[in-house]
Amino acid sequence: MRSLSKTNLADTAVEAIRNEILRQRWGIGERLPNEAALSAMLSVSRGTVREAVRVLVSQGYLETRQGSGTYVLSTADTSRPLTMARRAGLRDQFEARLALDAQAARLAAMRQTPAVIAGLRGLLTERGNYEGGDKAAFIARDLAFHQAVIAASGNGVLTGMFDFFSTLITETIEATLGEDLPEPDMAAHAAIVDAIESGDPDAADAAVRRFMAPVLSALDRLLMS
Amino acid sequence: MRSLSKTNLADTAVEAIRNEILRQRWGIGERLPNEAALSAMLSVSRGTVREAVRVLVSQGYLETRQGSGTYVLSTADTSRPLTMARRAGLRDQFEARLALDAQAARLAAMRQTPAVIAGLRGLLTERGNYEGGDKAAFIARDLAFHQAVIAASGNGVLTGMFDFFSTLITETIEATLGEDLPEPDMAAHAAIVDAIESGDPDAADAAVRRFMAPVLSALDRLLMS
DNA sequence: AATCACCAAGTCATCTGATGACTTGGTGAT
DNA sequence: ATCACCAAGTCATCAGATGACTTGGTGATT
Repeated sequence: MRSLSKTNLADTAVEAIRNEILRQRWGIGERLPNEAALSAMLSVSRGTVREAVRVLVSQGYLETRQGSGTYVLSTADTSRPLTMARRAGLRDQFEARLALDAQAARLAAMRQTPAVIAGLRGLLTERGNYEGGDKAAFIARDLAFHQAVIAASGNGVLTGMFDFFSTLITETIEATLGEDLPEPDMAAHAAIVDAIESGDPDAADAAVRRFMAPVLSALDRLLMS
Repeated sequence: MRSLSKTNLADTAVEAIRNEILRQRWGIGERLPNEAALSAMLSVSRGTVREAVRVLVSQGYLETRQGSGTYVLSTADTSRPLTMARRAGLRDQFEARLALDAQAARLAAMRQTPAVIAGLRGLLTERGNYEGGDKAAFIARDLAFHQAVIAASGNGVLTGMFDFFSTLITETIEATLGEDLPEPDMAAHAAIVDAIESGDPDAADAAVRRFMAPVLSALDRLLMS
């Protein structure tokens, strides 16, 4: 229930300045009018301008140099994709995570070494099956295994994104569902490791998708009801 | 040349508050101390606190409700994946983008409609082949086609992340290479559309990977030398 | 007893004015 | 030609004040 008209002055200022940047009113490297001028142009106080500028700095559009001015750094949007991901639905988030997961498994298969495989099997044994007890600890062990699979891809980008999405998905599930998605069993987990060990990227990809398929259909059933 | 000590008060405040959030000092949905209290805790003025809070709001961590307080929305770290992606190598960036591309093609195949397919073919015709002339315009047309493919997945998360990676990759290429990666021809592009039209997710996935394979090996050759 | 209108306290939103710190460009002496 | 110095411009930060909005309680009404 997010009413779009419900906007505060500073956010309006952010949008106004962002639009001018995207419109190339000031080219890359150029200097913006000073805070007092922006304040007059937007009819808001200087404090509000500062809040808006700081947001745009944090998003990579601008750079401020004390004593000199505020400069356009880039017209490309950097941090919005992930903040948009937050507002997206659980289905979309899962699909994105699956994309990262499958690709990571492919790379892991191509780059697998006996040591890494042994490490994965160790984590899997440690994880065990959930048989009552500390649920949080079990989830942590499960996550550790999955993170190790991604890390086996040797790709830092995938690793970082996966961390982001796993936290995000966990939070979304807690906020919307009552936490009752099926947890794949030991065999499904082991199948992923086996596929990676085989060195066949297609097999590893397929194993991950088979792993996630029941979770996704359970999610669809939940979202239907 | 970014010296780490060169930091202003507001950024320091952002980091301090972010750390407390990640440390779970306040759980999700909980209310932060009010602005005056934060100001006292951090020994900065209230204006500085407001700037810091607004940055965290724009990054999705917090939510402010006028008259009520400031609340924790999520603890998922958005800044880390982005900075990691920035620092990563071109190979890693391409692999991440390939993951998104392949998954988007899968979804597009599952959800394809005649209208969407017709739209894709239209964009492809419009794109044409590069035969001299305005290179930037050609790149824009090419990008429009690829974005439409991703958009056909109907997944906003994939769309947003794809935009992020395509700008990131462009920037990295301009900064490191002299821009000479091969551009797949018309037939390779059309193959993706055909596969999506067929409605077969595996075929669509494979088509994208075949599309990207020559680019990746060219990249490897360049990085070797 | 339940419901509703109203009120007061708490909190964020915004404005205003002032001072400090830093960059830049020019000035003048060497 | 070079260097030290200075002044203007600009962002960084602070402090105080007022307005707008949410929340929870109070009391009258039904």
